[in-house]
Formats: sequence, C-alpha cells, structure tokens
Amino acid sequence: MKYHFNEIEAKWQKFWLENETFKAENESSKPKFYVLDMFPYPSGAGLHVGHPLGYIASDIYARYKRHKGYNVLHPQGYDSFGLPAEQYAIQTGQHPAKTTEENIKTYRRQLDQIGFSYDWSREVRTSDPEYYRWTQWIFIQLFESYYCNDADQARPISELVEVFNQEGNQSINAACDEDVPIFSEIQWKNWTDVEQEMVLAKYRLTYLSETEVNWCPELGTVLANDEIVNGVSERGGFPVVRKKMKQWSMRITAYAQRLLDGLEKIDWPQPLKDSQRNWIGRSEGAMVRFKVKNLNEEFQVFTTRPDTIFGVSFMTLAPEHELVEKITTPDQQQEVEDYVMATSKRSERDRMSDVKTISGVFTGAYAVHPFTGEDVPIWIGDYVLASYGTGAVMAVPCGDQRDYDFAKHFGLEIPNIFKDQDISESACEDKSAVIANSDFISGMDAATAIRRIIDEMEKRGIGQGKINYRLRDAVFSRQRYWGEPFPVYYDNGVPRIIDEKHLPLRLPEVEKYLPTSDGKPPLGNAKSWAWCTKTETVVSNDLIDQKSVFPIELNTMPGWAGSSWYFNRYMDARNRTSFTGKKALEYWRDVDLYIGGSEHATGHLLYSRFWQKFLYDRGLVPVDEYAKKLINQGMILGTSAFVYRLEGENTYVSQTLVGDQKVQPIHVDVSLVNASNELDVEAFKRNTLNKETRQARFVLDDGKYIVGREVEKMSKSKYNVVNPDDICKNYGADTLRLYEMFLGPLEQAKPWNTAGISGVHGFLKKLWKLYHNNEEGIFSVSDAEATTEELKTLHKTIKKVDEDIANFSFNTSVSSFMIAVNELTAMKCDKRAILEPLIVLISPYAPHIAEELWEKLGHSKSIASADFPVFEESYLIESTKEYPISFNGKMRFTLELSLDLSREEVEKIVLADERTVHQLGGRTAKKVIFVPGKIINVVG
RNA sequence: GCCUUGGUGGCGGAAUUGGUAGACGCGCUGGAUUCAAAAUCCAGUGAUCGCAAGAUCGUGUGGGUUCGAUUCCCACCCAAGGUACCA
Repeated sequence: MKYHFNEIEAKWQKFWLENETFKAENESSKPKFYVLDMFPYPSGAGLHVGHPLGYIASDIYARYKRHKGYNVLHPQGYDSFGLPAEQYAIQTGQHPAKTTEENIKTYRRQLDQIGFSYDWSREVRTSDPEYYRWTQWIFIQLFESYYCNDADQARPISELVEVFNQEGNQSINAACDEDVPIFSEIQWKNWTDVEQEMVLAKYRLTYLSETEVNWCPELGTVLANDEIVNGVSERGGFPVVRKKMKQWSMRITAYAQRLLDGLEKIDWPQPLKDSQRNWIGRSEGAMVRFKVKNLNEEFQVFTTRPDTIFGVSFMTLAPEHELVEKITTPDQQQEVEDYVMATSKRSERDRMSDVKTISGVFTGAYAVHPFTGEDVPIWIGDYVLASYGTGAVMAVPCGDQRDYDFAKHFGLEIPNIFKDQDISESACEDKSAVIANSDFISGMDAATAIRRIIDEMEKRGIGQGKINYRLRDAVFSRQRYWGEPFPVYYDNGVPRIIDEKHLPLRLPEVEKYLPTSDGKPPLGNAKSWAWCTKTETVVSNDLIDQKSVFPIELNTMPGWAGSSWYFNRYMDARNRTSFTGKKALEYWRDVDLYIGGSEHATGHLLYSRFWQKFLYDRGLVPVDEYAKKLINQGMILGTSAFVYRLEGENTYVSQTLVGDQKVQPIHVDVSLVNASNELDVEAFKRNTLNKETRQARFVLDDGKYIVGREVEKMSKSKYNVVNPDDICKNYGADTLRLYEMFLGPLEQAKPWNTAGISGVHGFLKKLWKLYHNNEEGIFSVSDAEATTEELKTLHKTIKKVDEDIANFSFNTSVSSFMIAVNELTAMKCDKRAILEPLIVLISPYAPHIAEELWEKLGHSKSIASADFPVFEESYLIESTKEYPISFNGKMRFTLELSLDLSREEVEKIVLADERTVHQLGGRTAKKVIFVPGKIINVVG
C-alpha cells in the first residue's frame, strides 16, 4: 500500500476538528504548559513558506509536551486591525471588516492544511468588538491610574485626588509631566473641575498632550518611532515630518526601570534583551543648573560626567531650546536666527546622515560656572538634540570627542583636567584617567569624583544625581479608521471617559475611509459619533449641544493596543464579564514558551511587557512578566531568479553567456525556474503582461536559458515567494513540517530552496514502508521480541529527540529520525516493540502519518495523548569501543577494545599493534594519552 | 562608531564537558531494475598527489595555550541584525 499523504492528512485534520483533540481545559490535574505564537496580521497575500516556520516549531513543542503529560494551551488568533485592510478600503470602498474576514478565511485554510494542534475554540481577533471592548477597558484602567514612585507601582487616580484634597501635591512622588506646579489643598479645592482635570492629566498613565509627533502626510497618520525605518514610513516608504499635535500618550517612561529590571528574570534571546536595553537607554549622571550671566534665567544640563565640570569651557544648546531666543544678544541675533532657521529646515534624516559637518553659532550670552564663577560662553549647535536630556549640554572638550571637535572648529579653549593625559590630538574619554586642576576633586578617579561632586552639588543646591532614560512616552493615537475607538468624549475640550458598562464602543460606519476635507481623521466622516450623557448611547452628530451631547474622540488606537494583552485573553477567550477570568489567570499564569520574530523587539515586546506590569500593579494579573521564555525564529529568505536583458535591446541572455556585456537584471518568477536554474522560456513569455517581453529574443546556452540567483527577503515584488499550498499538495503537510525544520537551526535566517525537499519526502515514504514491509506492501508488525540492536537504535533516538527539543534543535532530530529509519530498515525490523514507540517519537513532527500508523497499530484514540517513550540508559551500554588511535593528535587508525581494560593493558595492546610500529617509524613513544571511552593518543 | 550574532565541502547544515571534522539531506558520478521513464535500490563523493597502499593540506586570517583546538585565549578581516551626534 502506497503512502497516500493527501488522503491521510485530510482524514486526520477532519478527525482533530470533529473530536476537538487539542481543546485545552482550564482545570486539570496535569501540570500546565502554555505555548504561544505571535499571532499573524491576516494580509491579503496569504501565508508564504516563511510564516509557518515558527508555528511548526511551537506546534512540535506543544505536541511533545502533551505526550509528556502536560495540559497544553496552544492557541491562535489574528491581529486583525491594521493599515493594509484600510488602504484597500480607501481604494475599493470595501469595508475593512469584510476584507479582514476574507483574509482570515484564507489564513485559516492555510493553517489547517499544515496540521497545527491549535485549540481554535479560543481564537481571538483584535478587531472583534467582543475583544476590543476589553482593549478599551484596559485603556480606561490606565486612564484611571497614576504611577506612585514611592510604592513603585500604578495606583488608582482616586487615591491621588484624596491626597490632593487633604494636602495638595507637596508630598507626592509620582511619575508625571515636568511642568506640574506645586499646589496646596486650598489651591486644589479652588480650582474648577476643568482645571483639576488638567492637573490630573499630568499624572494619568494615559493622557492627552500636545506632542511633537512623526506625521506621515501620505498615510495621513502619526507613526511611532519603530514604524519609521531610515526616515521613511515602514509601510509604503513615505516621507515623515515632525509636527505638533494633540495626542493620547502612554506613560511608559514610568516603567523604564522596571522594564529594564524585568529583563533579568526572563529567558529571552540576548540580542533581543540588548535592543530593549538600548531602546530604554538608561544613563546615570547628574542634572546641573547653570545661571545665565546678567539675566534672571537659568537652564539645566544632564551629564554622565559631572566630575569633569571643571573642564567646562562652553555650553551648547539645541537650536530648538526655549532659552535661545531670550538670551541671544542683539549683535548675534541675525546669525542665531539664520542658524535656527537653517536647522529647522533640515530633516531629521539629513541631520542624521551628515554627522561629520560641525556647525554652530555663539549666542553672545554667558553662563556662570557654578563652582568657579567664571564666564562660560553659550553656543547653539545642532549636534545637541532637543529630544534627549534637557536639550543642553555642558561642553567639556578635553573629555568628550564631539565637544573637542566643536571647540577645535571654532577655536574655543580646551582646558585639560586630566593628570598626565595628552589631549593635543583628541579628547580623553577614558574613565580611568585621574582628575586634575579641579579644586576639591583633583587626584580622584572618575568614580570617586562623581560621587563627591554630586554630594557637593546637592549641598550647594547646584544640581543633583539623576538617572536619565532615552525612552519616550508612547504616542497612542492614530488618525485611522480600522482600529479600536477610544471610549472618550470631549466635554468642552476636556476628555471624559465613557463608562465601562457601555463597552464596547463600536466603530461607526463611514462612507469614506479617508481623512475629512478639513483634515480630521476618518472617524470625522461618521454621521453618528456623539455621546449622549442622558441616554448613554451613541447619537447623531446633529444633536451635539456641549451640554448633554458631546463629540466622541476621532482618533483610534494604534496597532499595538490589541496585541499588548492578547496572550491573557487566550486563557479565557469567551469570558463576557471580564477581560480574563481570575481563575483562568491563576491557572495558566504566563506563557511558558513564546515564539516569534525578532522584528518586534522594541515594539510589541516592549509595549506588552509594559501593559502586563500595569495590569499586575492593579491586581488584574498574577505575574508581571508574561513570557518566561522567548525564541526568535529566523527569517526564511527567498532565492530570487534573474533574467538578463541586454541594455537597449529586447534580448535576454542566459546568465552563463553574460560575460562583459552590459545587462539589466530583471526578477523572474521562481515558479518558472527548475532546480537546475533553467528558465521555462515559453511559460515566461506566456505569463508576462508585457507585450514587448513576449516578442523578446532569448539567447540560450546549449539550448537552455540559465537564470541568475540571489538570496533576498521573501516578497511579492521580488517574485521569489513560495506558497505552502503547493508543497502541501505535492508533498504533503508532514513533508513541509519536516522540511522547514530540517532546513537549519530555528533561530538562524536561511534561504528557502525547494531542491532538498525530496529528501524528507523520501524519508516519510521509507518510514511508511517500514510498517508495510512485505512483498504485497500490506501493513504488518510482529509481536516478536526486539533485538538488542533494534532497542539500541530506538533508545539512542529517544535520547536525542528529548535533548533536541529541550535545545530547540529541531533540525538535528529530523536527521536522527532518518538515521533510525535507515538503521531499522537495514535490520528489517518489524517489531511492534520498536515501531510503536518510534511513531510516537516522530508524531510531534509529522502528526498525520503518525496518527495513521498509530491507528493501524490498533489504537482507537488519537496518538496526541500517547505517552512519550522513556529513555533507558541500559540499552546503550556497550562492552567495547572502536577507539581512534592518534599519533601526535592525528587520527591514523581505529582499534576495537574492551571497555574493561585497564590503562596499562590498553597501552600495551596499542604499542604492540603493528600499525603503531609503522606509524612511529623507529621512534619510541614518549607518552600514551588514554581517555577511557574517547580516544588514545600516542606522543612520539 | 557601538552592541549582538555568525563565518565549516558544490549547497542546507552536523560535531556532547577540548578528543575520529564534514552526521543527515540535497546535488553530482557510476551501477542495478525497466522496452523506456518515473519510482526504488546499491556504491562513491572535502582538496591535492598517487595504479594502490598511503601521504600532505583543510573549519574566515594571523598568532598562542595543549598530547590533542571548529571548540579556549589574543589581534585582525568579512557578513547579517539592532542602534546612534544619547551629552
């Protein structure tokens, strides 16, 4: 009987679905294990072979854990809000919900045909109102909270109001905007409701503020920093400009330190942790106040080297610094204005790419050195960024290379404050240099000097120690249609929350998905988008009277809102009274294994950690890190194919004949090229839409057109996308699963090349044959006792697979299966005692064939719950070893020796061997190294 | 520049604590089967020299430690990813 993979796979996929084989229970006597994939955005293009890589790995892990007796939660869903569906809606008028629905259907079909063991009863979709009502609910919780620095956690904002009522904000130590005034309880009570609300907004964990944002005019929306790549939008590659807008922000900065500390206790890849650390960008130093000479103004600088303060010879402000205008002297006015203007015209990108040019202008003003009282000239320069620190630096040219370059360029003083350091060529940035010429800190090393100077600054009220972060609060508004609406309306400009009992606040219908003609977000097109506080319903905009009917927020939430908590929802996906039930949360707690791409390092994976910590603070979840272990799967690259068109001619030359001719390489669809890089010229002509190409001349080499190859990212535009559907159809899902794993280490990027697929497919056929090992090809196994050799093969494989799965080394377990099947085939093994455990071993990797053979072996229940074979060391114990005999480290021959032999006996046997005599060629052996069970090395 | 990861046959990639480098698969070569093909099976396959036995070289480069180094140490080169006038 042949291996009919199509029938077998369809049969078992249906079986799993009908029997709910992979449904996880929220109560179980088994230990729990939660395996999570990063859920996909259902794009119109469907899945390509790169997408399932991580899913296959996590599926193997989930199935393995089930065999090992765990209650496994392995869910899947869709991150279904997002730009492409909306762009498509703009172009075609099709409602994004409809496009999304269709795309999800395609995804589901593609996922199903690969045979994943998902518990689909827990599916989530971020665009489903039953899901996003809880996203809105979490937003409300954030709005109703502030961050108490003393308790180091988020607390209800009502507690803050209570304190304000009793004693104002003088003793409050909370994360807040920098411009919060100190006020008493009397002032607080005297403020109007609106005034109070404005103060509270400065403490809330989500707040409305006028912020400088990355505005993308082409997309009509703001973008987060991580949505911008090389100064243009990640999606579409459109230019991005800085613009001030009123936006919702998330006070993620309150969590900067905890997000940093939390990395210590989670098992995530080092590069990923590093990029999060980098992104958070903690630096320790001091804030120092400088007075402006002859003016009643002062400004602060942040420095990591307060110990070098006696080396300050000038100050540099960012051109955008608010003080620039106030302190510039009349005779410098023109020059400064010109410079500020010139800088503002330069795009961020310009400023970034041009790092070598030194520019700046003297303001004419002087600061007063806080220790020496000397005059320090104040300059402006675009190497100082308004967005980092205070937008001002104290320049220490002898200790900082940029300050040094600036000083050299403008002929400013470079006083040396380091003992025995030559600064004639460059600055001394070495922290071990001893401080000199610096009053009371002379002679100290940097660490001591920093402590001493901060003490002194705090004593004299000049400055204080400070930890600065690069992390900014996250902008949370998008001017889009296809996202979660904010449960917020505006009472005369003051944001008010729509009570949680009215959630979900559903997306309104609009006629057009574009921004309105007066520049409002797409929700501005909605006719009914006002909140009536009397009926507590959404009503027509015509009824807005600013008394009881108010306009609703027009922005929507960003893509990362829904994905910041979905892992909790899976635990209890159908709960209608809570975002996730307490019991479910207590049972599942956190994700044991999370698999996904590294591109989310500073986006999703940082925001979701932030939300989880917040939910934890408010007692809503039991743990403050939601994923114990995370694995990044590497990208599968496409192997693009190229044809070469002679420049200026309608002629294509085979790659082998290009030589020195001037040619233009053109991408050609990889499906038209065979494994030997030959192009199907006729099909190429047939498929092209270009008339000219159809008439083109093809210069062949020996009757063949050979294409050029290059490994690139898999993408539609490069015509190198390989669709998993074809592979499932031609080779089967089990082959696809095995092949994707066999390709190489999970975490490494690797090129897709279909050429090798016949190898794993052949393996499955061989495996099938092992169970149908007779002339007629009928299934048969024998109940005879297994031989020592057969048991050895089995147990060696069990050991290897256990180790490999623990190390996420799936590629090597596939080869160990091949070895096992090769060996058993050679032994003509047909013993149930071997073949039954063997198929359980393979089942996580190739579940369909495993189920089929399991059934043939006489089992009525799914193999999914079969016990994993237990490794027995005793089967591997050997009495002899084929020792490699080396001479001076070079292996020359092998010798089979009993493992019981003593060191002396081994030495005697080896030295007596004639090959040893030959190798030594008359020399005498000086020494014999004997490592029992490993090697024998003769030194001579 | 900085951080991280990596560099092994024609290709994807193996190699436990330093112990037979190249497992497994692809490709290639030869053979069996077949009218032929597909499929399947068998043998060979790092390079160079040699009829062979065998020898020499070989894990990015150069050095070191060691009886022995793909593995450890030092310096450098290259590639990929992240990040950046971060004070």
